[in-house]
Amino acid sequence: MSGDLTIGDLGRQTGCKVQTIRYYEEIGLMPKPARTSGNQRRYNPGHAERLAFIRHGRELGFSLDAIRELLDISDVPERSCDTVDRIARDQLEQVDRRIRSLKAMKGELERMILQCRGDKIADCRIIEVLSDHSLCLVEEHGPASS
Amino acid sequence: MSGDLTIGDLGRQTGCKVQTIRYYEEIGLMPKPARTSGNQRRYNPGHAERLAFIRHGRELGFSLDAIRELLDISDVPERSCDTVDRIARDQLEQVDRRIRSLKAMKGELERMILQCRGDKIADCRIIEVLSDHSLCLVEEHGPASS
DNA sequence: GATACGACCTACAGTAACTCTAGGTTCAAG
DNA sequence: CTTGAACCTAGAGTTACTGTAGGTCGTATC
Repeated sequence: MSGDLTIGDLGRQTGCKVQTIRYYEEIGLMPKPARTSGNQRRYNPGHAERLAFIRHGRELGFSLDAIRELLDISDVPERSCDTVDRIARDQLEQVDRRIRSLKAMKGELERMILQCRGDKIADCRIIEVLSDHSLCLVEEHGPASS
Repeated sequence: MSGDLTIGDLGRQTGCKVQTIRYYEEIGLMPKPARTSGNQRRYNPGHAERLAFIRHGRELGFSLDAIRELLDISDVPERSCDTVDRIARDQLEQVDRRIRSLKAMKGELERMILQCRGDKIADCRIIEVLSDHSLCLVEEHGPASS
């Protein structure tokens, strides 16, 4: 076929490393593609779409397990949308939490850089800020938080 | 001494799992503490401070390597503050990038949830949104991005 | 002093999600 | 037909932990 892609082509198209594609195949996230007589993988646009889905999901912070769930659902499209909704909501909650944490981090880092104006560590409060929790704006310091 | 802490005490104080403390010792991030005659670890407030520093750094998104660098610097306080400043600036940049990505993610997830109002996948655009990059707001889809 | 029992000990395997290496084969251009 | 990039497999390495198994210690209670 004219539309056949090598694994390298697929990688370039999706911004995914070749080894990662083989890894996804190994763990059953990508289907086994056709092979040439010389045993090289040949992909079609369907594979590219699926891989784009996976990479996109990863960039959105979904775990491979969540992505697998989503792919399973989309392979059986007659099922309820509830699962998808639940996964998206779970993810949204996590994303929100991460944003809040990162904003606090950002504030601290900016404060550190501002305070790090002296030439010696003795004048620099970055270490102090990092060890002293009371000076810190980051919440969620409880035990066993992710 | 009266101020001695067991590894469990230290863990509770810093919100860090006991195994994680032992792991930090193993990789040389935490110094080997004193032991009782029965071979149990006993920590002092200095250890608690150092561990707080490490945990706090981790929560701020620093890698263990970056934290190790910071600790090394703070162990030799007469050195220039430039290194600390550089690390903090690097980190700030990364944090900023993560925040931007996460905000885009959040927007997409919210859009997904809104659009996921039908009962069947056929009516739900979440899969479509996830596979189609052009519908997406997340930037940084280039190859080899972290 | 004996006995529980939770907290501690070591050593090692397992986790996620890749990433890299070695050593060999294939494909396509010149 | 040769060359060299891209492909192949198998397996080890990475980060930052987390969990398990099998045994020991410390202390509160009887």
